[in-house]
Amino acid sequence: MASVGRPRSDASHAAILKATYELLQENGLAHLTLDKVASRAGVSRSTLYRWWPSRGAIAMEAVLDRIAVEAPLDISGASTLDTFARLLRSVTRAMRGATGRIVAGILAECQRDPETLRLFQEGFLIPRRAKAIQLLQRGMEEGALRPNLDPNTILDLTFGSLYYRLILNIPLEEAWTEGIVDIMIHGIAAKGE
Amino acid sequence: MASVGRPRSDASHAAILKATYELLQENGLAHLTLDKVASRAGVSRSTLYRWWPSRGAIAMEAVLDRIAVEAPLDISGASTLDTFARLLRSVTRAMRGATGRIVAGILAECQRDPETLRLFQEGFLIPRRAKAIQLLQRGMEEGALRPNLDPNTILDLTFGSLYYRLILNIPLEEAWTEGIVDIMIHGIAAKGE
Amino acid sequence: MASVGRPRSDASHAAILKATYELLQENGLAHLTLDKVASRAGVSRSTLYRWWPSRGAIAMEAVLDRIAVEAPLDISGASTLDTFARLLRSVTRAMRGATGRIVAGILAECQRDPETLRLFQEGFLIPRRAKAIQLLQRGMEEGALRPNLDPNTILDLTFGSLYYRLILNIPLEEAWTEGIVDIMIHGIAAKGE
Amino acid sequence: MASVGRPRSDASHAAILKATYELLQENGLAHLTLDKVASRAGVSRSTLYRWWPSRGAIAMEAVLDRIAVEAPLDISGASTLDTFARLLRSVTRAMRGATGRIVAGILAECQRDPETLRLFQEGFLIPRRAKAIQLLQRGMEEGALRPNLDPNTILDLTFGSLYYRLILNIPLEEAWTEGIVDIMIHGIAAKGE
DNA sequence: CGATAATCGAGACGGTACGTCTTGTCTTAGG
DNA sequence: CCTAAGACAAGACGTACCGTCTCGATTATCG
Repeated sequence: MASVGRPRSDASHAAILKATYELLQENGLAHLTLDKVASRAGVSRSTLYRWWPSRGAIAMEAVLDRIAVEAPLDISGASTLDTFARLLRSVTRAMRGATGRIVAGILAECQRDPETLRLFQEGFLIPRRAKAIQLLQRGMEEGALRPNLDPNTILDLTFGSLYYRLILNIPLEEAWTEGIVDIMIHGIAAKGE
Repeated sequence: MASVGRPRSDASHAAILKATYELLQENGLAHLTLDKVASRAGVSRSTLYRWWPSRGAIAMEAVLDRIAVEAPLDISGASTLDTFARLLRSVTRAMRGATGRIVAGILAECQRDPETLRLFQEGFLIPRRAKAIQLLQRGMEEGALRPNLDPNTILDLTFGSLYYRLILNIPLEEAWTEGIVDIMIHGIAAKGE
Repeated sequence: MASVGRPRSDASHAAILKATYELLQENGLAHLTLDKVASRAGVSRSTLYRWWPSRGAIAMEAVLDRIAVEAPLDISGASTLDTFARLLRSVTRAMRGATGRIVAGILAECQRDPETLRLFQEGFLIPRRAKAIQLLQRGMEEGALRPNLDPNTILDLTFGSLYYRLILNIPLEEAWTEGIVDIMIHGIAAKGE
Repeated sequence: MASVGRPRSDASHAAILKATYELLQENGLAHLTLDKVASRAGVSRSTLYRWWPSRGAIAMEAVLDRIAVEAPLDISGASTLDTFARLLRSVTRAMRGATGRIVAGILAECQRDPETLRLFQEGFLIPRRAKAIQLLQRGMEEGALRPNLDPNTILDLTFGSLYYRLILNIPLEEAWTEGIVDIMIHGIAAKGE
């Protein structure tokens, strides 16, 4: 695999992602323009269009790895239910503040651009859900969860409620999180527990 | 308070709402432009701006009452849990198809325009949630539901998961709805039930 | 003829033509951009595109009436040949300096945009040639010119040579003009004269 | 003086000139882009920029020798006036069709790029005019032409009118050529002839 | 009945962002 | 040293909407 031609500028690439992330924090994805990204990054607009097909795509790249770090999905732990509760609390905590607003912006962008939706699904939701599903599956096998539950449904409920509040700009208070945990645990735990 | 001057044209008003609703069905709110609304309604753009402050506002007026009719919240019924399940099934059913896409578009618009968010909250979410909360409260008083639950949290979970799938453009299949109902019932029902 | 809608802004219109003319004098049509016209005129770019289909069109409007004033075609006079010579001298004189460079720029633009060519023909060349043809026709009827000459050919020769030097950026010296006049008079005058 | 390094590729050079000429015939110089030349010639753009300073320069090299062949200036002949007339007819004939359009494009390009103007003057106009001037000078010495005429003025008239029609995209009809010849002969021939 | 006043349509206006195109320069790897 | 490949900054293009504005015409109430 011979690499021909002038190589991609790492400096420009990094500057673009940095500028994008800053602008996302300041104004949200809805008010992000490629013009502003380019000028803040000190980069020409054509460089943006060369590497990303859309506003959503560039925002995604600027954001996804940071979110993955800020809101890690740790599924290790003895008790499935405890682990799930811990996971839920940690994600909720991470989504307070700027990160949550950015994610809400991405969800909105998904409505106007199917490509952004695809990128968000493949680059964020699916891999993260896969890990959580693994945890829930284990819980069902161990008997901690009621059998015959669809893990996807469980995740729709928990993360759906989270995103719901993000989109409606309702704070994710501590107490609320505990309420979610409580109901979900009751909803999915095996009878005996 | 005598009203002087030419009165507002009902014909124009109706034509605008009709055109808006059609365009929403065709392209979604994300691609709705006031230009197109005006030209389809046979109305000047200034008339739009005279009566509505934003694209979101006009879409809301064109849509809310229709949705309220299509997805009625009937909280009458003997059993709180059964009524809640029925309610959830009926709303989910209503959100399949064009209506769901329109609602998803409104949620997206809420991200870029706080005014639209306010209108959606006040004109749609709050009154409907009030009815549902009434039902849940009744259930708690009657002992059908576990006490000390926050009805808002229950609604966040159920409707959050619904909107989550709407936004991600995932079909609201019958089986999925039953899964939601099942988990929620387990999650909120009193122990003995 | 009812005029509906907001009327065109005379101030903007005038500012555009003024800015265009200035920029033409400074840089020539080849380096005229609508961006610069708009910003110098304090006008939005959309206003330009609303009224003119191309760079050539706007330049034409900014320039034609001025040129018509600077290089008037006066065909009144007793002797056809004297009048023709006077006319040639006056046009040549007018084409020295900025005006000539502008006309040369228009001729160049005609190569890349047929619409500009059409506008230049209809708005400048044809009406002016019509007047000159009238003079020449009169001369032929009076016997001052050889009969059976095509006036168009005469004009191609005289003005062609003028534009030729404009395009090649060769100064239109006084002596050169007299040479043209001399040859043309010999070329078209009736034998007896 | 040893030449070190990889020698210039003749194949690339030829391919560039060929591609340029084809593109000139197809779209004219006004719409020629170095991108298209490079891609059609199977050559990198940097190769173009290494060897030619501008679009005009490359077009000139691709075109001039072909035109010189197509429109030869044959000044041999007994009668100066007959030779001049023949020369005029042959050049006019050569300028019909694609070649004429290409020349018109070059003239336009001269407006935006002084370097192209210089190249066209030195590589085309001056040498060709030199030959024609030689003919005319001979004619004056032999008494066939009126003395004290500036040969340059004669050429400005004849070729000016030709280029004028090229630029304005007016066909060079046979009859028109004869009209030019007729007037010019009358304009420059010595009295007795 | 006529004055007043708000509405309506039409459409121009200054802006802003878009996505594309071309230019001339540059930076690699390889011949 | 040349070449192909292709990234880069710059900047103009023409289009689409936005929200505001200026009109003439219409349609009501009020003096």
